[in-house]
Amino acid sequence: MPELPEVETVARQLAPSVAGRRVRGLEILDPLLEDGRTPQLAGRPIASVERSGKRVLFEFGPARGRQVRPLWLAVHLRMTGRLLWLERAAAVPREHLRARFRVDGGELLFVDTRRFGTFRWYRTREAAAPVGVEPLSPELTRPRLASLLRGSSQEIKPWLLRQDRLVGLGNIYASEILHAAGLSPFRAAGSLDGREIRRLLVATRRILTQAIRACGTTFSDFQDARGIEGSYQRFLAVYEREGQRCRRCRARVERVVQQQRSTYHCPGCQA
DNA sequence: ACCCTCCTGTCA
DNA sequence: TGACAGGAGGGT
Repeated sequence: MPELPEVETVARQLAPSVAGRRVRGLEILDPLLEDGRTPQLAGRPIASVERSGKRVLFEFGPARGRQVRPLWLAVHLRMTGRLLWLERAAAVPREHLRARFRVDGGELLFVDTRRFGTFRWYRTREAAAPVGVEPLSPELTRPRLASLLRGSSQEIKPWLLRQDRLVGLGNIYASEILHAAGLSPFRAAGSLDGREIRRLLVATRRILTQAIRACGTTFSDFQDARGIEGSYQRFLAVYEREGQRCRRCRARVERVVQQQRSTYHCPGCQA
């Protein structure tokens, strides 16, 4: 569940369940998750859970008595990572379990089939902040987007996947946003005019907002312990719709490969 | 700015 | 067997 709407969904579902609970311990079962500075967590409360870019950001408060500084953990789910909150007594799925937080009243599990997920620890929120701009923040104005795009000869679809410009977009929503904006994925990012940039901005906000409302996109039929399952797949206009007719202009949706990743677009209405 | 790679699983 | 999968860091 890896793009902005899916990560937002995870953070929103997790926060009320775990915020305020005290951590008893952390077991890292997959050495790939060690970033060399895995700290002692025992006794620290989970102060907050939020989304930052495509990562779930956990804030751990100070433990009673000892450490006074808070601690931040950014969990990147990458392709197949999941964070599962299980109340005590729930059956624990062992398959692909990569890390386990023992928490008062339950367990927070990190499950990740492909093992691409990452943990990164930070001492401050600022250090944990991503470089790119949050697409739904008021910071992303049209002039700001224009300045991000300016001078880039990169094709707009791969440009949207860069996390050092905008954060949170991935392969599904990049294609969906360009379709909603009526923009060809092959356009050079820096070649968009003012009206096109406006369309891109409006489409970005609209698609992401709708996808968050739908709790994201879920392809697998996997049901996790909290029943998090998105429904945005119902609204996909081009992604994984190769050969089907465009809902807007009836042309057939095409799949092409850009930088070794699939791009779906409608050659009829994406100029 | 682009290609490869990391890892595991599923599907044709 | 090979292509592909919601991602991105490292190397050229």
